[in-house]
Amino acid sequence: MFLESVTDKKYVIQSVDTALSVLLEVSREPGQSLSSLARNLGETKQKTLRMLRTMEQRKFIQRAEDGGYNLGNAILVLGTSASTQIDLVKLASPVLETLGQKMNETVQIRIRDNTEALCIAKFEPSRDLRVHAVVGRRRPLHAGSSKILLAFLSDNLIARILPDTLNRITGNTITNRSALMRELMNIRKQGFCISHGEVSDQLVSVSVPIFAVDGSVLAALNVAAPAFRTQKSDLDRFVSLLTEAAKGISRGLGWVG
Amino acid sequence: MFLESVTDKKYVIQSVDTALSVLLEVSREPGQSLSSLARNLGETKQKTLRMLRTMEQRKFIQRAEDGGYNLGNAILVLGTSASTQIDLVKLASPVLETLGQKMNETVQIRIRDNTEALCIAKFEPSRDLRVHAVVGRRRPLHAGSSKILLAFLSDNLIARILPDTLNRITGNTITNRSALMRELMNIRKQGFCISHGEVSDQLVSVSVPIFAVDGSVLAALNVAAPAFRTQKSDLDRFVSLLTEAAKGISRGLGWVG
DNA sequence: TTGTGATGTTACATTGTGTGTAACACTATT
DNA sequence: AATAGTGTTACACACAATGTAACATCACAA
Repeated sequence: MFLESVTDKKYVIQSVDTALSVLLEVSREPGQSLSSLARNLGETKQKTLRMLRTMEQRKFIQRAEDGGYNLGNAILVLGTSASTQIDLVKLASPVLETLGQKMNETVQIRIRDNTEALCIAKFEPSRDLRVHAVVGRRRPLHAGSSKILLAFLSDNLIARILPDTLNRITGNTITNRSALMRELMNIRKQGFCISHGEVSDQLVSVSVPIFAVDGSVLAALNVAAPAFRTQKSDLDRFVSLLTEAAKGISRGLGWVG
Repeated sequence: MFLESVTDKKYVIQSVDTALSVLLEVSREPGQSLSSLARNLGETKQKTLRMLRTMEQRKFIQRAEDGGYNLGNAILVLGTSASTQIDLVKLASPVLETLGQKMNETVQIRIRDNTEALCIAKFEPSRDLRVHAVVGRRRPLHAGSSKILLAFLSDNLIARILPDTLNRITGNTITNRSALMRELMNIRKQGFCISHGEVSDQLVSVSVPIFAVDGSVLAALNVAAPAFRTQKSDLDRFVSLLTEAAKGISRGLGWVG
């Protein structure tokens, strides 16, 4: 009801909905007490308790020795099951691995989740100094390599997605709306996006689009690395490696380039 | 109410409970239609639909192009979150990896979930012919390397856990109750379990216990390999490698050997 | 000591939400 | 045409989920 589809609100069943909220809150900050959870959720303790009990019995939640609530084994199982069900992750996982080892830097796949970029898969190299990535982390769309997720959308949609003011994250973040639109056009033209310290000062990042069957951009494949050890030649290499890999994934999803 | 704790039934909230069932059913067999899900769950279509809609809106469920229901991105996020929250998995993941690479065979961690063994983490080597492992898969406790999960329990508890008849899976499965009890005592004495084709004809498997703070067996660490390429000397090596690794994990969990 | 303010837990009446029954529109069979 | 599948919607009733309230602990401080 905001952007795109979103199924009918009237079909939402409240208790289930709050149960999901509890699950997400436990995920966000594990080990919380009942009271803490209830407070953070704005729910009563009693309601929260019953949710937790229900899910504890099904192993979706498990308690630590200190009584704190954590996610349970069932979630573990669901999680691995999900990664084999979601076509994108299933297809991309092996690619991500070989790609990451070739570049020896952190690689991520991000999708656009409404007005934010969401990391759904990652690879981190084994070297000591590396960019840290977290599956589930959200980032604004207007900064860094996430811009690639905007670049191929209609101006109309972009306008609705972008917040009124573009938050400055580092000195290099683009906060001017028309400057951003110009940059997006540039990205669309060249087919990739290179960001120099737009999100974190010392990092550079390269991203390329992954296409769906219909030619729309489904996700972004990107590499992030410390600036000091990344030369122009590395960036060029990253661009071509990423582009190749992304094409492979896109084709696997039915895209015909 | 059956074995061990299990929190009070009266605190279970029905709609949430069935929602969780839906989630598990989707996980078990992805891509199902509404009708199919409802049928398998023994619920009405209408009820099932509302559950799905609620969870779809929160991205716990997502639909494929053909309308089939799959697990959604939120589950992906929860899943990776869970694996960093559950101490055992968190501790074991890196160990599993190095261990697996050393042995170049499939390694798993299993816990006892009521009357079954449940795989909660795995490593598969990159060689072509390898044992396939699935996180979330359940196996009977009386066959193969899962026996290690029984070996350290009280006779009393074992008796309650074991089914009335021990199913034969292969020709080597122990189906005689007293023979099994003797074997368990043997395992407890030597501290590891070697299984020759008790679950799959051509496979051998070695398992060792992971101990909790209180000295009880929390989980099993095991390796499975094709029999034809596994010599006696390999088995010996596996035993010592696994034992070392398991000790490391156990210590990490507060156990003092 | 006693008090205050946290916890987690239980009980119970009320209401509103989740539920089942029923009916609808489609499509693909026969 | 007719049947048997889909997925979806509408609605009234019953009961499940909820909020209010009370209780048992515990910790810290007065």
